[in-house]
Amino acid sequence: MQVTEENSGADRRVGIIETSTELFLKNGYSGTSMSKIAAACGITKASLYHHFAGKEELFVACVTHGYSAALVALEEIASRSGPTAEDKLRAALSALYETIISSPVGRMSPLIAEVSRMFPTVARSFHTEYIEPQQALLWRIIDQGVENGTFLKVDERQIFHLIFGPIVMLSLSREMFASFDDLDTHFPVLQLRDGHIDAILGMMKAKSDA
Amino acid sequence: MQVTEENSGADRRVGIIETSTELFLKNGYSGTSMSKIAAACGITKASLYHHFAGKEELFVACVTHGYSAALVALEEIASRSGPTAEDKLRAALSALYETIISSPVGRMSPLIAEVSRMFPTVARSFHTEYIEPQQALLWRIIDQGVENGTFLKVDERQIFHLIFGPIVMLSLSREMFASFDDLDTHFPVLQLRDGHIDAILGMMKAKSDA
DNA sequence: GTCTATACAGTGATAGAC
DNA sequence: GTCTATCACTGTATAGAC
Repeated sequence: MQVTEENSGADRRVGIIETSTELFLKNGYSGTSMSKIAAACGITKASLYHHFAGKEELFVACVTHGYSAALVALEEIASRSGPTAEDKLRAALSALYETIISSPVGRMSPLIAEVSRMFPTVARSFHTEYIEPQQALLWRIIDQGVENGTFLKVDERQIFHLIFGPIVMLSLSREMFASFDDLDTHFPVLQLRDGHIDAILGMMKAKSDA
Repeated sequence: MQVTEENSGADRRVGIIETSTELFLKNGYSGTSMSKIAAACGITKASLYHHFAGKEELFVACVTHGYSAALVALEEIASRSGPTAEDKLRAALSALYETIISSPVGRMSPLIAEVSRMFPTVARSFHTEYIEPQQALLWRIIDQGVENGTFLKVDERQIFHLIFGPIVMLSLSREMFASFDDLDTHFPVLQLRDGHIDAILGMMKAKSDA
């Protein structure tokens, strides 16, 4: 980050969080040492430990830092009063792709998986503070459509399985095969996204034929 | 593994691979040191390095070791001549769930993601030696159904996005939230699997309504 | 709040005797 | 093939001066 302006207190914390988020994304959790983080921030390790009690706490701060933006975006969509339930669901799914593929939180998902195995605390907080609220917001939109008669009645866990699965895998794939030079050929975001959204909506509106 | 019988040469290698696979699954890649592996195998580090040139090579051996069983299972299904394309696809998808959720290879997917970021070589070999053959086999089944007239014509990448997404995410979720005591409530394999398979087949057989 | 200096456990990996 | 012993290094984390 490099200290170029007068930034003190909380600003410094945010700076550290953003810098270390980049490093975590680039080199993984274990691949990112406190020394490297300190160096990238232009301070020493000791100073870094003054701001964060340890590596685990710093990582949690990085993840948490990204929650809010993603959740408020979804919240905003869920609260719109103009559009139909279908349009809102489409917008919500697009937002999920945007979040998981492009934002730091989303791109960190493979990392969060890695760290969650080591620290169950991280797993629990990630689930209750991010996944559950996110699914609750999405469910509000779906449920509204169901009561509307727009959507078929569906099982909650089942539909989330089908919605989040492809999104998460795409994010995971793009991270793990980031070294491929034909990455976008193998994993074209927009194309896969649009097909997925159409499939989901096709399913939710389909007349039962079984 | 502990040496209880006369096992020499290649047997010893396999023993090490199986032991270290367990450790990798339990503690992650960075969380598993060569010392711990050696100790668990009842040998010293130096002996371990006699069998494997390094940690990375050992890990690749673990992953590769699991390929074959999974691929031959799928190969067997694709080559059946009796059942309809639909039944074969159902069997193949069930097998994929079985592989990814229960077998070491599948359960290692979060790990493979972690290691692939660090070693592009691993990413490349995993893709060409496992993912591509697997998708080719699955495509053979689908394509047969399409020529049959059983299935609609679908885009290859698109359908793989919808098929593998939920499976991979389920595997990832179950690993990262393994510490939850209500794991099976949140992520019930059989139920999610059956719903997913029905959804895929419903989609592939659906009359176009768009 | 930041620094210098350091403690100290653990890492992957190797040399050379048996 | 396995051992003992050791390498050079990095990891997280802390003490205490400024």
